Amino acid sequence: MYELLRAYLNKITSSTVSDEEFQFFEAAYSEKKVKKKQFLLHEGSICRYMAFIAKGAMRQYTIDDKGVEHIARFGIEEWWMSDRESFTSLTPSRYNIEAIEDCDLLVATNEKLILLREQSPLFVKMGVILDEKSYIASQKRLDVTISYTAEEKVIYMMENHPQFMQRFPQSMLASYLGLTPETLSRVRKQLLQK
Amino acid sequence: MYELLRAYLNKITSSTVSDEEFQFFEAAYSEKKVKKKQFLLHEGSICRYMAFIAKGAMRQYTIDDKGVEHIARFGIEEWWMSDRESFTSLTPSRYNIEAIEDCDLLVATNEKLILLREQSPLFVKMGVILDEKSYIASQKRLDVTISYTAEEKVIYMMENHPQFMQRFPQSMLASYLGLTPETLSRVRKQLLQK
DNA sequence: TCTTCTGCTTGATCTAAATCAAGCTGATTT
DNA sequence: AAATCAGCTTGATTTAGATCAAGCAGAAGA
Repeated sequence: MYELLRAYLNKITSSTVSDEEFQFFEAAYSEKKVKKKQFLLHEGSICRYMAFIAKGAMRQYTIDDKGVEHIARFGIEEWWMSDRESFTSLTPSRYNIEAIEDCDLLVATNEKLILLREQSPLFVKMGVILDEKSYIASQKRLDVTISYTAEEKVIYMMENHPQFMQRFPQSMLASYLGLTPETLSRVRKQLLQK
Repeated sequence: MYELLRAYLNKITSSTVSDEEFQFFEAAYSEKKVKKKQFLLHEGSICRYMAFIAKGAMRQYTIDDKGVEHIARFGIEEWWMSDRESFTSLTPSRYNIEAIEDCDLLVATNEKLILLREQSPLFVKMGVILDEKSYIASQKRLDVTISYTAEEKVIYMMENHPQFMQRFPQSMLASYLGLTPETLSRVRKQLLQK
């Protein structure tokens, strides 16, 4: 499991982590399994973990006043799941993080990461790269959400995240795109006929 | 002008920057004025500057295939303007950054910031805090965009960014919220009558 | 001062997507 | 094997907000 993290680290930082440096990662992260329909984080509690998905699929979502779920993000292999705000500032989270499939995770607490940040320059580098990536991704998603029609949204999803289309139920995909399940179903049908 | 940056730095990092350390900032940043309707960045060119707004107001936007403008963000005093992606990876930007009022900026190039990052731990700390803030803000904006009605969006804007409501034209505020100017106008009227 | 813009408002109409409502199919339970 | 259930599809209807179109007021320029 740690080998997956190691390969990921090398890939994302375009470097090769030494055995010595990677030992700090092994000390910081521990293995955790979360079964389907179980939660890594519940709304109202503090997010204790920054989790690397070695295997499985998860979603992060809020529930609004009207009881409607809004999916903030999906995660599959090689993605990170956490509520950064809650995790670093130790405030109660408004998110839920739920396993959609049985998951194998590598998790670290905030204290461990503070230490790791001092021990490993590569960890710091990875952090900067990930922050940037996620910022750019959320800008792009905003753009899609604001300016695309239902059909364009679905096409965007199929082209950019085909893995998601296969692994998450339609109702969740719809919520992620800001559509109703009915609309998503109709749009897909239309697209298949083309 | 540098004093504004200094005060901002102290505030955001909850620290007091020493004279010695702040000298590195003075070396990295230079003053730049951009007049109303002029551009700090044009679509297709590389974003050379990370700019701190000492005075004025700006907007960052894209133009889509249909010629419609989409506002990614607004900036006023104490905000940063840049296309992070273009700035760090030296790739052509898809954004325009335009002054809405005459602006006084403090700008730094990427090379200067790489140096500053080595010289000033406080600069690094600020970077981490800003990344986190902007990530959280864009998550929240996404949530608002996906799940709020036109009226709720306007209320959100009035409560959370009243400064924007006063300084930017309605047409731009509408674009920022993903509404048409007509709808924004109608919603405002309705809200005022309450 | 007059006139041309530019931005905002208001009204009428239209439409994309939501909502409401059934029915279908395959999985899970008993 | 029957029964319950969850997820998806399909159809009918409604609606929020877009689009189209006209008019108005203050700013900017001649």
